[in-house]
Amino acid sequence: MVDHDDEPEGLSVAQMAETTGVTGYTLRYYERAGLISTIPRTSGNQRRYRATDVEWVRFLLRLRETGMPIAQMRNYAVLRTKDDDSLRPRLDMLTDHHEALRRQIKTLQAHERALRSKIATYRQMVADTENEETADD
Amino acid sequence: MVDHDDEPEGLSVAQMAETTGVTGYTLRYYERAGLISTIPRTSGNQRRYRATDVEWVRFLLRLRETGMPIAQMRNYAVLRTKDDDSLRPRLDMLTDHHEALRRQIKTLQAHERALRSKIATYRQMVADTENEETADD
DNA sequence: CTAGAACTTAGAGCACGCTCTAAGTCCATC
DNA sequence: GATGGACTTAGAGCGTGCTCTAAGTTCTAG
Repeated sequence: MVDHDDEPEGLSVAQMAETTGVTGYTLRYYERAGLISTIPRTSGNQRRYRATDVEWVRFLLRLRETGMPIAQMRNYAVLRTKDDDSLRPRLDMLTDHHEALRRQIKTLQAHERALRSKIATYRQMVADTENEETADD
Repeated sequence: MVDHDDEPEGLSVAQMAETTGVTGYTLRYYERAGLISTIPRTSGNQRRYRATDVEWVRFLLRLRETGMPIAQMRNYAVLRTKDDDSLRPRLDMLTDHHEALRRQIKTLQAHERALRSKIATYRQMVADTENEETADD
């Protein structure tokens, strides 16, 4: 019986990978790259990810999926470690990224319309071709 | 006066780069990669891009900007060279890509909402912090 | 107490999409 | 007809973001 043993609780790398959908390689790479910091370790030096770490990685993945490069994510991550008076610059970064994301979506929507119209043209061409072929019967 | 000289008309690489917004390096790379084929050449072996080539490159850029990898663009480009009976597979590729694009936009829109809400939270936190500081006066 | 699966690190390797270099040719202008 | 800028090719190099390897340590189950 132990009053409290000092082993941190949380997810192992493999469990964290499973939970977040990235590989263990990537999780360790993100840590080396400065995107993730100070994951608690067991007495045997193994990582134990907490709930807050899961949330942070999920946020990183959101940034990644919206096209933010690693270097910029690191800037944000570094600000986060300086806590409170970095709120403003963090907000500014988020706002900038949000604006970029809105533009990105607008561009994709324009591409989607163009593609849709091209597909309509193609469908017509395919239909015409098939009609010609059947017309010979 | 010449009845017709056989020099093809059109844009040089530099002019094509200017027109499409990619570098000359990239245009030649796309040709090597099989995305662009049979650009007419002058008697001195220099490329002359026609209006249809401009259109094709613009379409390639649309595919690129919507996340299609080079290998897949090449597949499409190869089909195009086989002309008419490749209409169906080309239509299928376009349809698949269109569906992928729609999903991509949906995902980004979800990220946009999440980011917008996070920003709102941040704005509140920044406002609160600034109030505290001013409250001491 | 031991076998083997999972973990650790630093660093090498890889896939992608360009981007540039080198060495030589072409073309417009004086 | 010479000079300089744009062109040609094949192939090397680069930035990004992982992905894997090697060699060693830790954890878990029997």
